[in-house]
Amino acid sequence: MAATIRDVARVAGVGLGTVSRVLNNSPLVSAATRQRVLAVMAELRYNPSQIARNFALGKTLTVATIAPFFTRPSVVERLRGIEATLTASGYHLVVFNVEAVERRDECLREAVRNDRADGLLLVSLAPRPDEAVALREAHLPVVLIDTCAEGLPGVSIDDVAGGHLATSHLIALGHRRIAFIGDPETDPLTFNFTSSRDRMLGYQQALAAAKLPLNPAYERHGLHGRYEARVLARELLHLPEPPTAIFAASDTQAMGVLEAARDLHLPVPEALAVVGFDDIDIAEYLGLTTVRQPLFESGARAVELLFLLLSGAAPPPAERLPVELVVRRTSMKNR
Amino acid sequence: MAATIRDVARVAGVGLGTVSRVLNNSPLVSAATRQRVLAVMAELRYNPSQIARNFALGKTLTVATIAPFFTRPSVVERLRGIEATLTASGYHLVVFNVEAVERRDECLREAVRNDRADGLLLVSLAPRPDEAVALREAHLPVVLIDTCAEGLPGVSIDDVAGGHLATSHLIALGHRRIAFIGDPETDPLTFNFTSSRDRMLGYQQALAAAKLPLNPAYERHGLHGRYEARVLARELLHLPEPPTAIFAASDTQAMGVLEAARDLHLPVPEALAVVGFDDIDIAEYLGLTTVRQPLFESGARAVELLFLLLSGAAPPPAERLPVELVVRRTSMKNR
DNA sequence: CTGTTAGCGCATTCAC
DNA sequence: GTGAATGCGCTAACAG
Repeated sequence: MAATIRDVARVAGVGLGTVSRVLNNSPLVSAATRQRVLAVMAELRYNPSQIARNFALGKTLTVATIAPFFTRPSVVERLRGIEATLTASGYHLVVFNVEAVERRDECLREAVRNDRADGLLLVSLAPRPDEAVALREAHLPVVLIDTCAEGLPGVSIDDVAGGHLATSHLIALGHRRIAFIGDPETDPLTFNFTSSRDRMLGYQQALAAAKLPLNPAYERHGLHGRYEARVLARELLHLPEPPTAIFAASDTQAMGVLEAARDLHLPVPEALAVVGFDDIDIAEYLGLTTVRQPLFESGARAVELLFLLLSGAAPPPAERLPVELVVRRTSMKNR
Repeated sequence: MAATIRDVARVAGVGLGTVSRVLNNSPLVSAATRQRVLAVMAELRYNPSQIARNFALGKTLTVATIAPFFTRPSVVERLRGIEATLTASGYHLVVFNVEAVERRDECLREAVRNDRADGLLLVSLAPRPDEAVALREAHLPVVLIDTCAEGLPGVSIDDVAGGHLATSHLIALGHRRIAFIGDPETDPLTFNFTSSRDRMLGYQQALAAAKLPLNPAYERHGLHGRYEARVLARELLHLPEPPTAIFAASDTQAMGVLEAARDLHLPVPEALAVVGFDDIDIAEYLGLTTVRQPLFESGARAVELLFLLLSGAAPPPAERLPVELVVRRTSMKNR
């Protein structure tokens, strides 16, 4: 059916190897024969079989990405960065969306068992120690995004600093009763994924630095989602001494807080200041003050690190991207 | 390094074919030998080379998806449906995000040229006639999502009916000056992608059915985006006789309309009713009345159709999923 | 039931 | 520079 390298060789009256060399732009071909081969290729409408090529090379020119919750806007933005950088280099991106623990484990197992990808990108999700050794043994290069793990290259941010930034901003505005809403302390899905915890750490450190008391009742944890955060925020706002400001570990959760404020007819920022994290697309629309992190860039940079690994380089150290406070309406000065 | 099927055969003292049969769960193997082979496979920590398997089979167990604008929430939701259905069948999903025309063309060309995917899914993006024949010649099965094209299977919705639904709702609320904001009439990126146009058609039909005049000044088109829609909406609201209701061809654009209303201090829905389209995640948060379409299901169903094609079935006819009006705050009765 | 054989399409040695 | 030979790891068709 489709023409093969052999057909081209026969018609062009040259050897197999020569056609292969032309394909790979080898300099070991005279201009004349190259032209002839090229002409025959065009004539026969030959196109090389990628899958045979992969087989012979032992490479797939594909990298797999495992990410929890496609739908999370921050993850999507990272994927955008990954896709753009990958396809710019002729690589393909295969994606796995894990929304349950079983899938998480299965995807990781599959990734090491299979050789269908040359490298692996893990978004907001760290391998367990046993998974890490499996990865190493399978010689499957991995780069982490938005997480850290002993000895594995990755690109993340300083979540502690980010939490500190957000909280000191609220303190500077005169708030003294500042609450925190974040993810559950442990989550089997995103093993060792400490973003939320670190942001809380930054929150606590900022309070301590300002000699403000740490009120455990002001620290709430729930599944990452608007609805869950809304419930938690409502609880906070019903406290005998409710917070005047809430720092949420993500913009999604901050949206839940805004909903709660609306439920209780609390004007924002007058009665309640709100700060989120990530600066997802919608944050600007909502006028949400937030801590911006370079999402697209994190994906792009991770791919670059992976390419380094694929080229045989030693595992580069983990990198940190900068964060930045973006002040908007939900935390305007008002007191 | 890694054990191959040959090693297993040697150690187990059987032939190559037998090992292969065990791998493929062929019934033509005695229980005894199967056990033995299985044991040796475990002992040698053998795992089959997918890439060699693909090569021998001439299949990749991979389907490619080309979609414009990952970041569009409706597209992401469709991708979720695609991914879930695909990986449930052991297929891999490789994604291409096209945000520019050149990339669009290149991706499609690459898809037919390469044999790196067994099938192709096109989201919100129809092949041009020449591309369609190239697809056919390459024997690359395609399923369209959110679009239609002559003779190609696809899953979409009745956009005209959706536009009609939204507009009649506004008419029933007593509105008589109803404007429309949609995508540009032609877009090289999403060739033949008529969603927005069809929704406008439904809008026009609903107006005509109610004997309401069609005011060309009330029909605006701009690039699909919040900001662009915001500008258009502002123009509309500055008209000598501004509309009292705006139907936007997507929720994203409806958000722009809401922003414009906020800019002009127009209370919604009292001074301006707004209806969107898609019912993306954020719509509920915004209290946005919208036309819901089954986004996740559209992806899932498209994959099912593609599987049909891959199994050698004749191209199934295009399918339409139902739409449904979801009334929320932005179009509450108020007059 | 099982072992053997012949490719799948290409890259990569080698000789010439 | 170029052609011929070998093998990547597996499936499938064949003979036993």
